[in-house]
Amino acid sequence: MSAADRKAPSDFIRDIVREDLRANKNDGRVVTRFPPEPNGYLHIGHAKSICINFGIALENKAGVCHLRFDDTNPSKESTEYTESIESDVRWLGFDWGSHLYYASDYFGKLYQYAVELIEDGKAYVCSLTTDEIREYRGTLTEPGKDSPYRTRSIEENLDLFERMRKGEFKAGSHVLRAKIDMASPNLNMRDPVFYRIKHESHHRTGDKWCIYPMYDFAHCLSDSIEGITHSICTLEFEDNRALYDWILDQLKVNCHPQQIEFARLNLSHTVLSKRKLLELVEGGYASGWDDPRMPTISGFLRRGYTPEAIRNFCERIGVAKSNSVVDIALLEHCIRQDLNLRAPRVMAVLRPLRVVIDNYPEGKVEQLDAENNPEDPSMGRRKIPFSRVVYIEQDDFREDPPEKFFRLTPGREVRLKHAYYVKCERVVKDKGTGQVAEVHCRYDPETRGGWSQDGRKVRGTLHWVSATHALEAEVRLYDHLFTKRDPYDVEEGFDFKANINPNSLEKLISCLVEPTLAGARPGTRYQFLRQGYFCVDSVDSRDGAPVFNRIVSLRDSWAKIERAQKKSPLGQPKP
RNA sequence: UGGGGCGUGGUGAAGCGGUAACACAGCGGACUUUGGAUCCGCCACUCGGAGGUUCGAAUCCUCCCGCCCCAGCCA
Repeated sequence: MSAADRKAPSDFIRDIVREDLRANKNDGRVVTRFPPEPNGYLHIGHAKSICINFGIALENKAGVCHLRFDDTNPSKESTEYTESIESDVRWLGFDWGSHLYYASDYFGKLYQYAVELIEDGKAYVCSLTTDEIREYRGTLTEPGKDSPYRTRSIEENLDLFERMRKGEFKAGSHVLRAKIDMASPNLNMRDPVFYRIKHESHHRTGDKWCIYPMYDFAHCLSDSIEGITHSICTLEFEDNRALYDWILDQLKVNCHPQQIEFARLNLSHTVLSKRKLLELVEGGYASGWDDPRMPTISGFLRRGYTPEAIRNFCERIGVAKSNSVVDIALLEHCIRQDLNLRAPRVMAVLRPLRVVIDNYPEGKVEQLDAENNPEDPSMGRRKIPFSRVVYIEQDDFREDPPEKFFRLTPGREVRLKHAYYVKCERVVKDKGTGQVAEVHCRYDPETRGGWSQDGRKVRGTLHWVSATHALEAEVRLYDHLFTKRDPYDVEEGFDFKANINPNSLEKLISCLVEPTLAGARPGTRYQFLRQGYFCVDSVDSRDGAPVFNRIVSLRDSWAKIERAQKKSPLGQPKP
């Protein structure tokens, strides 16, 4: 609705799907899946995968996308995570219908498949220690060597595997391994481990199992069981594809999905790895997974991003196989584009400067008419109170204005948005600090609404709030989590945390917002005129004490001019 | 001197033998009761490099260079 409809996305994966459909490869079916491990919160990298998998399903008449939890490692997983993942995927706007699955649902079947492999002499119980297995694996350039247990008889393997399942052995004493090729140049094929012993409760199967399948064994078979046609994953699994195919070939299953890999998303000025994000949370650098600065789905939600903007972003970054880093400016562009059309405009003064309009009658109040969104007249109009004392932004007044500054300055006339032209007559300074404490103006009663009768123009239009009517609010300004485009670009001996932006959060506690914001519901988004888009924080807001999160600032060409002036001495104000 | 991938403008990305889309960023300008939005222009004689095939190559071939992934009983 917000963003104009674009042509359907096209990329190499969709090309494959289209070609398979044309060749009737899967009887016209298109079944994809989004398979997160419930060991953390989803971030925008997952959103890319979600948009690809659910997107492809949605684009095809017979398309379906499953949500499957890849919960094969009980030590790291919990229902807290499955719940957050479900809610995040839903928030993004996708629906898996009845297709919610868990790899743990297949533990019984998977066990049977493993037995089948043993019976065929294609898997064996290995009793080497972890260290020994590593040593026997060889290196990138040297072949591995066979485990001494590789020649155990089928009967012994069957017996041992069953006893592993029954809990007769302690963790680490045995594993089930595929019998493939210890000299394979692909390390994944050097007799990979399929099952390990873990005497740990699983968040869904409890203590029913004490052996758990590894990713490589569980994933391809879960895909096969579910009738997945296209198993789309990220690039680091390219080498695992040979194993994926090997397992399905050995077991002669009737569904053999095609694994296709794409490059994972990297975003500038942030990190996108569950481990690193966890580190930020645990180290107190972020207040939680839903800290508005976090690149998590829950972080974006709390910050005020819309699902539409995130989906649009995921569509615009494309799908390819080269490692790349998308500039976070594109994400910011997407949310601005969306909110420009949908967010009602209001006035809020973040750093107030008192302005007294000397010729405006004391005690008089006018209700002025204001449009809610110039982009969309259907959003209506509202009344805002105006009185003798108003507050404007400190930045909107300069006693000694630099070049190209056309806001308020002594002797200059500007417009108060929707109100009147005012002209600065004098300033009152704080005796102690010498700072401007108050600005005195005269208004022109003939300019009500902000239009002059005589056609004279002003360069500046300022937002303001009426002193006696404004509401106090806390506003939180966010900046990038990291100062560098690449957080990993650090000096020898430091890690990514050395690049954390110390100013990524600025809390302003005495902001003044127009009274129409009284009772603003958590999660509501506004454009604070001339400043940016803001969202009522859903965690810290209280009745009568709203907290606003800045989602993203407006583009600020004055800031650019100012920056350029600082760089070039020629642009300095004239004495 | 193991294997698997990838190299197109600042960034992402099309292109699939016929003479470099699009988007973000940036830079100009118009317009403007948001220095917002909108509009209009500019921004790769060249596709990691070198050879070769061809009337014609980012696209095909050869060699070279660079970057990423793999040595978890993680996923």
